[in-house]
Amino acid sequence: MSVPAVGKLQKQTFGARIADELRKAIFAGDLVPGSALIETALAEQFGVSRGPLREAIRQLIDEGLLVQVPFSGTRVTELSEIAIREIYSLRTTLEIFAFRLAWDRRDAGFRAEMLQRQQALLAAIDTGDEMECIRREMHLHSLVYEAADHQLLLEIWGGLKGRLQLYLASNYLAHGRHGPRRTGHDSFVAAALGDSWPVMEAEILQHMRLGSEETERFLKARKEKVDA
Amino acid sequence: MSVPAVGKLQKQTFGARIADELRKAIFAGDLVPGSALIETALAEQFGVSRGPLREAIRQLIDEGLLVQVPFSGTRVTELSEIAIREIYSLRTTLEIFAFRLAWDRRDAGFRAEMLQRQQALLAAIDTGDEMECIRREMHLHSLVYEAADHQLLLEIWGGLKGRLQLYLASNYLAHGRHGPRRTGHDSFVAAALGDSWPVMEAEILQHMRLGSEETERFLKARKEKVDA
DNA sequence: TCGCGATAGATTGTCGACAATCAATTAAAA
DNA sequence: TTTTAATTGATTGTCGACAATCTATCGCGA
Repeated sequence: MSVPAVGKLQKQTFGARIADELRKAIFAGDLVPGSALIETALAEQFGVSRGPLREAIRQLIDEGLLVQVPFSGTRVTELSEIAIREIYSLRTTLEIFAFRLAWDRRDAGFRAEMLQRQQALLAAIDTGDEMECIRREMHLHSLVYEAADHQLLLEIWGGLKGRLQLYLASNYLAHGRHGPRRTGHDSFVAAALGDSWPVMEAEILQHMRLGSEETERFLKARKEKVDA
Repeated sequence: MSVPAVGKLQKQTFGARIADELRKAIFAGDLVPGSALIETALAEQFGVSRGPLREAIRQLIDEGLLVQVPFSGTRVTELSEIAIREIYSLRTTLEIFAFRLAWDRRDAGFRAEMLQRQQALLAAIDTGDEMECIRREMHLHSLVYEAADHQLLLEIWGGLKGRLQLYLASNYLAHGRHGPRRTGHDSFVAAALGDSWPVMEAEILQHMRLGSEETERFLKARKEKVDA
């Protein structure tokens, strides 16, 4: 993603590449939550057979971006209020766990990388590109998971990140979600680079609570709009 | 699994059924960690085409039971000491989280179910069927995740459980792992049905520490045997 | 004898077509 | 009018064959 990673250029299968394309399409809003994916159409669109496409679909299912019922079809995962709450509650637990692992592992490289990702986020906020903001925000939070040196945790965060990004992106597309507050991430980064663990833990709890509440507000607004 | 679940009898695809068979084969030791799976052979063995079989393989990859490198092949996941440590550390975090969610939700049904699963485990210990013991132990610990009413957590526990079961089963097959200690689970159940949250939290930490240490001992023993 | 490149066999990735299943529509009956 | 059954169209599940790729073996040269 961000690291050059010399050995990165291994032979990639069609399915993996198509999965990337589909993921981008979902995050970009070309595929709105609830819409159905038809294999034949997508296969022709991507210029491949249904085999690789099916594999790509399977991969996105595991990432929680798609849901499938046998013999019926595949759809983009729908938003639900309890799902949001589950994501944020679990993310709170995991992010505290990640910070505990990474806490004594923070070095100059960690601090530099965190500041750089924060700068990238702030730059995106200035341009007003909301989608880029979401990506940068995810990227910023990813750092601690990468620094925790815990493969399994990183893998699970990947799944969570995908779901979260889907929700944030679709919420923005649906009702122009207001982007991440500048000050909110300032305090987060400050705590992450500081020396007080209790402050960091409190910051995570606060950060997650704000995110959860904000998202739930939009979901309720959408619900009322649908009911009306 | 344990609940009758009226609507459970939905049309099942070949891939899903084959995935179940493969999972059983792995847990039973018919497919030892590190061994390669050849698609054509397995497809013929199961009497299906390579399509559904590929889908089954993909599913087990997501569960962490298989690893695949493109154009090279698929193998049963190998054990590694750090992987074990990661599983136990993450499981500790998640199980504490699950208990916190389920703590005030425990009712008569919960207590009855837990006692029943404990009885089933004890019965399995008496028969000496180690594989059954492992399944029963997993089933016992699954209860709190089911009671937490958290879909995402339950899903992630499913993945963790699979990996854990793979490790326990292969360890037993490799060097006759000594089964779960009777007293260990007695104290676990007692704490889970008790009224003291600090006691429960300490019990989880202790339980995980014991399991982790025991497994690592066997891994080190195997390593020394291999080196010799 | 050791290292290196070509070759052969096996295995995976991909494709197009066919069969099974589902959802919506139409028509018939109560 | 409402409910139910049959039908049709579309979509997914499955299959067998072909092409791309890898791994191991063999032969050649140093």
